[in-house]
Amino acid sequence: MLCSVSTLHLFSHPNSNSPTSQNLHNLLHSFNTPFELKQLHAHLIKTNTPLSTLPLPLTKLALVTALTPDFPYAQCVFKHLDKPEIVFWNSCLKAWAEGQSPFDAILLFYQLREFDIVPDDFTCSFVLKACAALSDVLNGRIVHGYVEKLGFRSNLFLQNMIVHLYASCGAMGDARLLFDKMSQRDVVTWNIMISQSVKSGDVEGAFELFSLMPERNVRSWTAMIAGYVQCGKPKEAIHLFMEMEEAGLRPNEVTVVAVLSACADLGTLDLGRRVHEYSNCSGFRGNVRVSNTLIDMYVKCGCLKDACTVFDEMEERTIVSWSAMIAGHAIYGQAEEALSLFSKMVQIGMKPNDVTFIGLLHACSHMGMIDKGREFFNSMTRDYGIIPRIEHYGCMVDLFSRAGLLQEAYVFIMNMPIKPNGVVWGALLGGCRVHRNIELAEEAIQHLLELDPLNDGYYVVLSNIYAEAERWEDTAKVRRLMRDRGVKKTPGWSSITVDGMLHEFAAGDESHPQAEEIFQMWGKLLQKLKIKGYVPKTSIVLLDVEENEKEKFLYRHSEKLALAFGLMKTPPGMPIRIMKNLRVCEDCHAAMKLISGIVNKEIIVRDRNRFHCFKDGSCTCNDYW
DNA sequence: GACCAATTCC
Repeated sequence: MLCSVSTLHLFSHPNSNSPTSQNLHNLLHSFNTPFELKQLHAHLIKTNTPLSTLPLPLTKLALVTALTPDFPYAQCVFKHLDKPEIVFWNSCLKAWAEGQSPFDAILLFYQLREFDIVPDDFTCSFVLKACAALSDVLNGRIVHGYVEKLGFRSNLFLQNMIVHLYASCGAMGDARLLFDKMSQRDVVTWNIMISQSVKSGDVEGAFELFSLMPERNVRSWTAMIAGYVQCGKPKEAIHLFMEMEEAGLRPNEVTVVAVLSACADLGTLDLGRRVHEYSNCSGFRGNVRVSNTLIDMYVKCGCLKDACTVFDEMEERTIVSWSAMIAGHAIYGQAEEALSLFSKMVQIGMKPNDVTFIGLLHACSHMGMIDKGREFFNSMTRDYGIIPRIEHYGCMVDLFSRAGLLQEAYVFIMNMPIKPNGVVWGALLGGCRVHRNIELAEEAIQHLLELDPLNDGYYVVLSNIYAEAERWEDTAKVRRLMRDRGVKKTPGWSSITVDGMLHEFAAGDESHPQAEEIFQMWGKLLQKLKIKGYVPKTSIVLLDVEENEKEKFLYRHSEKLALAFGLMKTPPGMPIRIMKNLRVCEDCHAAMKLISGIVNKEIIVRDRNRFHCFKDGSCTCNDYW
């Protein structure tokens, strides 16, 4: 403040009777408080300089003035300027609504009303923006009332903002009501309704709107495509993307991000690559979000190398880029790379966030690095002030359980400051299966059945545990429990893309047009496998049937069918990429290791948890999964 | 003198 006061003397400095515009500019930038503004004002009055000739940025003037506890004084200043007073208040509202203090914008709005300053349509738009930023539906309703009272009902901009405000605050009913009675709507109105319907979980409703709207722009398509991705329907998203291309619209960066996410979910590398090329041709190469999504897409499509290339070529990286790359290495079991990437990141001063640590903990648990995992878990709060989320606890329990530290895992759960969820108990249950601890498994399942009684996965693991112990009565009990509760086993499926076509296989699937050849192919493989010492792991078949019956069940597993088909269709030297919706089965894992050596081919399997890259008879997971 | 809708890592 002292600095500003002293710079005031510049005005009356003997050598500068009229200040140059440059130092006047500098001077004005140093005004930050109402007190300083009053000083300036006083000076201008004294020197008879009209306020309106000041090159002061409007927003700045408005901000400084509005901070005055002496509201009428500010008003009086604005009245001496050559523009309507409301313009200055609007600049102020805009700055606050879009900045860090939207609540002050709302307060100022009420103050204007108190001083009988009549808001115009712009005033309303900025206050609505402030309400939206705060998800403040209560004040939003009041402002909506003013919009009506002030006669702005035919202002489409404002109406759209109000629809958006209600919808984004979760008041979808109000949004819909307003939407229905609007006398005119434009494409923005429809787009708002589409994206907000998706957010409220109603994709069908969104698609209905999308179908009904009279004209669509790129944003309409993008909203719908992103909507499908968000609600776990990546196939529909890709389908719609194709239609969009056919309709002759050019996808923008956001469309590209949405489609790439769909490709990541489905593992459709072909389309992912094509969109990558399109993205480069369209000048999106420098777009950080696009690159981040590309990293994720390549990681989830089994091309860690391509993900690394994208990452390396990025000119600007955000924490999302680093986290995506760390998580990428983690699911391939490359813990060393994940950790060294983290060190580099910290070295250049990038601050990790909660997601970064989920990736790191994942890396540790996939490779059994218990001490490192503990270290990261402690460091995250101690060094970075990040409060662990349930996901972090889940990773820790997974880390301990997989490594066989079941007791430690149990104690860890008991000491958690937040209520353990299904993932946490599920991780313990998984460890109990690997390390054959029936007692603790039963404890875990008690909690799981309470938390998530309809999740079939837990029942299956428990019955696996009983089956491996040959406790058939208990296995039957679990299956009875499932039946009584109406829990259906999620059918396992595997998919593989050949010549751009996605082929899906369920267990024992005979519906494929080439089913017969596929089974023949498997028969041939089986012979070679047995020579190599393959013994079918029949204990994982949950049925109390004859051994040879069990084998038949094993041989019909979807990942084996997909693999046989892949071997028929993939040219030499080209890796086979298989996606599975559940975890890869133990028997299939053992078989694939051997097959990779027999056929001298790389087999990359994405399961629910991670990647397995089979090559020369072994898997990158080192059988630690 | 200015207002409306969307995107990435878990």
